[in-house]
Amino acid sequence: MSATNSLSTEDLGSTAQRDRRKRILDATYELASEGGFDAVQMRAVAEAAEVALGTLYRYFPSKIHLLVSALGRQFESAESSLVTRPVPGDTPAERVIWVLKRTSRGLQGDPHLTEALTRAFMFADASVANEIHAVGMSMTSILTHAMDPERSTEVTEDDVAIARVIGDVWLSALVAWVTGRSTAAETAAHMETAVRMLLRD
Amino acid sequence: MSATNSLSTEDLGSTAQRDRRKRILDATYELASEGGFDAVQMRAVAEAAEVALGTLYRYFPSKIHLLVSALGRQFESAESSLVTRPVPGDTPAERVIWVLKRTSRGLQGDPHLTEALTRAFMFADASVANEIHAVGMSMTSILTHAMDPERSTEVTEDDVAIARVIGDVWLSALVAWVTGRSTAAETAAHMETAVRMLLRD
DNA sequence: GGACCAGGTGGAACGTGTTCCTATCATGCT
DNA sequence: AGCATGATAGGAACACGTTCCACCTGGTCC
Repeated sequence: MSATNSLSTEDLGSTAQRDRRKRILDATYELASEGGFDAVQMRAVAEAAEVALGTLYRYFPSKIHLLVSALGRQFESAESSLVTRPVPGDTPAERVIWVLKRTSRGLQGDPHLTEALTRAFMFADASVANEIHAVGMSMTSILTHAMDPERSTEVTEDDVAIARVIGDVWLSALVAWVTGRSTAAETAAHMETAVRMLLRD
Repeated sequence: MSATNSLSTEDLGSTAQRDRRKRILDATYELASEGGFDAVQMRAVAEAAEVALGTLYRYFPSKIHLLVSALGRQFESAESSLVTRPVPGDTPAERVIWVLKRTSRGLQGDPHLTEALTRAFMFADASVANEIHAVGMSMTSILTHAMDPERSTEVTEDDVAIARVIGDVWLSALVAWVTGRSTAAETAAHMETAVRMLLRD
């Protein structure tokens, strides 16, 4: 295990360690939610999680790893709540739009958190590839599920390609929204247009 | 003019000032090209451009403004060279793909520079909206021109929407490539797929 | 020529991410 | 129990973006 990776839950032997990891991610979440990216200061996280700064860095080798890991945890819970439930809508396009809107509404409800996590995601480099990949898989899985909730057929390459493009648009829109370059409404409209272009019924 | 904006060429009265601005952007370019985002250190830029640190900050209020402005200059020159020349390809999709490939090849030829500029673009917040908007316009203009070089008809809303989606995919691909999460070939293939889905002949 | 002043210089200082070091603590082995 | 070993605490130190300040310069107006 190289030093450029975050410690995952499986790597952690003792209960105390798993607990520390959780405390750290909770503190990150809390701080991000209150004040966004800038408020997630490593010293503050360490203090709030009641661990030493060195320990924090032992668990997460950088602020970016920390935030992306927190993002990953978010996505996993979003994924499980979206994939297990029926998605309303008669066509793939409508279902995907529904999922995106629902997700966006969730994100817009906590702008600081969203800003922090999106920034981290965009700033991540190759050393965060594992964490990023996990997020990408969640995203694709959420979208392909929305496209065909019954999964009557196998997921095709085309489905994945479409999901990826939608994911790209979604990310760009998120970045534009987070950085104050477009409003929530513009973002929503743009995504809807994109989805309809990609998923003509 | 608020302090949160970069000084543009028009704001600069004297030749000496325009010259300083140019020296700064040249130095930025040079450093970015050699060592990427991290190598563009404000002290280093100031020294290379032979201006004081305070002066640098007077011209560009932050490292991000500086890099995004440098990116803007790049895009303008790309735009003028791509828009004035005939674009090969028989269909919109082929022409767009040609333009994207050409541009990508240019970017891949200078990975550090690309990394620096992409990072900056992704990290920019609302205070950089002007600079970002300029880049977005260049991008859209390049793509709509490739879609219909003769411009027999007006640019429609649909054209712009498609161009924006392609721009989004392009940006995401660029981020993935720059951060080492995908190879140049994967990036190219993904963009080609996206363009063909969006611009079915 | 002299006074004025916007813009420039040089550099100190501050905040925050990151690294590093030493002492302390917990846990398993003999 | 005594000990070895790895993890944690606590905190100093460093790097770089950013801010600030005291002073200087080169035009402009009288």
